[in-house]
Amino acid sequence: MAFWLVKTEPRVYSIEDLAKDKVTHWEGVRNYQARNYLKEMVVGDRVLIYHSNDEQIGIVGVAMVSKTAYPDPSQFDRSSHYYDPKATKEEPRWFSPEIKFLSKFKDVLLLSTLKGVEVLNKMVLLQRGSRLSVQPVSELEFKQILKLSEV
DNA sequence: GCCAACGTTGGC
DNA sequence: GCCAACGTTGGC
Repeated sequence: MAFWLVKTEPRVYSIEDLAKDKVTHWEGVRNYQARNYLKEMVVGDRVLIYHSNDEQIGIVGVAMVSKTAYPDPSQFDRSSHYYDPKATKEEPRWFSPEIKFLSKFKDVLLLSTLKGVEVLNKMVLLQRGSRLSVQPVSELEFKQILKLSEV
């Protein structure tokens, strides 16, 4: 089983939305490196949900990959904000998996808290200038994050 | 293939 | 709102 972290702006789509929807198609990622990680996701992988651009920035809960990546339909949708004129049905550019809500942390595990945890200082999230919206997380990091969320 | 200009992300 | 750090685009 692999572990990941995905960023979302809660004003666009929050952990509360995911809890309500139970399952969602993780669409709209338009960065090649992030897309490649999305394609690597396997059913059962755990996914940390991260809220960016908000009053409380940090990790907010856990989801699970429930379906491997397939072409992101929004790339073909002219009315979508995520429409990509260069993508075709024959050669889609963007892929996304389906993820399922597992749990929401009692409190947001703040970015500022994560920064102070020695074990986590190799996290992609904490690397200088990292804007990657889909990132791999090590098992050790994942376990440490769950532990920190149980306070 | 280079690189300047431009657009986006995201913390502060 | 600012701005650093990227990523992408497109002319050459």
